[in-house]
Amino acid sequence: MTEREVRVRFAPSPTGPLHIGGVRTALYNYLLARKLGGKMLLRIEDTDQNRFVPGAEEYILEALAWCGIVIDEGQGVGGPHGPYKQSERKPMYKQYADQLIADGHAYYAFDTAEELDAMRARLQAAKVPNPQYNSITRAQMRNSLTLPEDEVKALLDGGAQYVIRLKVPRKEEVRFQDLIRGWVVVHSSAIDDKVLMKSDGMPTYHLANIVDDHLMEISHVIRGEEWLPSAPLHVLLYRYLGWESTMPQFAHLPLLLKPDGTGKLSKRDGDRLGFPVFPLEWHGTDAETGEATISRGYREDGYLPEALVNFLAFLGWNPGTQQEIFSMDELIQAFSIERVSKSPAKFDQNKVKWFNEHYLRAKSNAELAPYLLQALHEHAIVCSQEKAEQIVGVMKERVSFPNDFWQEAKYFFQAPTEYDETVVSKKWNAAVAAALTAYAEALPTAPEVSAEGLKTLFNDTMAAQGLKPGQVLQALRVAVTGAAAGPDLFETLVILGVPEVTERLRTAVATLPAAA
RNA sequence: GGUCCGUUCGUCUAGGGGUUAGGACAGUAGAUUUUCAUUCUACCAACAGGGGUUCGAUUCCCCUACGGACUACCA
Repeated sequence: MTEREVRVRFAPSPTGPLHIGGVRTALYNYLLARKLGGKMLLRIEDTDQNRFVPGAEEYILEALAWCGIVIDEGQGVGGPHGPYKQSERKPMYKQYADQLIADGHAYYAFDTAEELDAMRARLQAAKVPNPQYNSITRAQMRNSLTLPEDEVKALLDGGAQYVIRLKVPRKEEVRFQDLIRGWVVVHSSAIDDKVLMKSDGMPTYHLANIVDDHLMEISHVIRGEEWLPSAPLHVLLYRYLGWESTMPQFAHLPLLLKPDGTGKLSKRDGDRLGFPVFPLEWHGTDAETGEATISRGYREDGYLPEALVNFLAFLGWNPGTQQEIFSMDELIQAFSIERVSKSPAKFDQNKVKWFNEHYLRAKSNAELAPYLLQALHEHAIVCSQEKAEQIVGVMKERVSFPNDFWQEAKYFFQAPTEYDETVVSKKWNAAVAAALTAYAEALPTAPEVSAEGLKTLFNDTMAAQGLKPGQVLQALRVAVTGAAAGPDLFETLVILGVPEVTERLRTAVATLPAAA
């Protein structure tokens, strides 16, 4: 085969918010496309009108963009193979189903839902291990294989409801080579006569997927392992449609599992375990109660996209070196489908958090300041860019998320209303209060102060009071911030400014019990 | 039930016929720090079980167990 352009696609269904596993699938597609100099397509698979959820498509676009996954061609971008939404491609599929019928690889089936249920019930009663519409049972059903030709024609002409099913051969080994798993072999007897065209005239996933991948000249299909069982069916479809020579290469990704126990990571696990399973926050409605629900998102929880991407990339893949921190560009350079593992991975909250802390600390103060400024804005507090940068500068080593800045740095903007009890009871006494008063009075009035200067002054003042700095430091922190812990105290004082510090010291001395 | 896929520290994983089975996260301990955090150092901890093949198997093969996916006119 000649060198083919690499074209991969991410093809989600707009049935709700994009799951974090879907994000990883999209990411691997993207990495492979970029690595091999190919194209990344986005196709919306909305052939099931019943499951369509408004806003889901926009969500998918926004989530991918937030992660830095760039779509070269497809929904929201356009391109030469449009439209990229299957509902808009509806008229294109019928001819392929007709072709399959003409070639004897598919047939019309007129069975009602009740008849299908009855068939399954009958087979179940007869202890048939796997009740399905297949090469054996189709002989008992109402379809164009069993009905006389003129009756079929009459039904069709009379507008009877029908579906088109694939005529899967009785005995045949279907095999294909999976890029991750090697040869996968399935006997055709295990595959049922899948519906290709539904009675509403829409194709099912299987037909639409194969037709679109072929028409869009997809070279690699990278998708979740849940598709592995139907891959042989897809191979059959390519073959019967006469497209086997350009059939894409398959790669089925291992699943993402719940952090605890086992099983596929699901929407509910996030709520249960307290971490997001969606990239962005999602406002939906409960399917049963109809109540409005909010699902947490990584973005809103304060995760940086580069941290999420780095973490996700390593869930099921690794470069074979000891390096763990990778930018998107580095991932592209290092990625290879051969190094994707076969076994499923459990989602590890600690590891994502660690990645987030890493990327947070790697950011400049100027990049981080907006997060604090945003929170301040919400609390109607005015603050200069410069001061915000100073604060995030001393704070970024001690927080996990940008959202923590406000909570941790509150006291820079609000004088403490209460003081840490443990420190007060242990470290606060009349002598300390007096020493702090002395320090407050000794504080320079000049606007230019340095942490070093304040520290020296503190040490000198304490010496004059006959106290060791260590005896008073904690009390000073509590008096000024109310908290028992925080960044370097004298840096904190500098940011606060002398007038504010003086004021807070006076308040503390007046408020706190001078006993003991 | 059937078909298919999988199984190395608690977690993500490297490795691979002969290794002290390596790293990271988490955990623990210590150092640093005025405090907490950071940082640094150390420690803890794994080849699911049973059969083969082999001089030798965690690595190759088979079986078992366990886990998972699929089994719709859903994707």
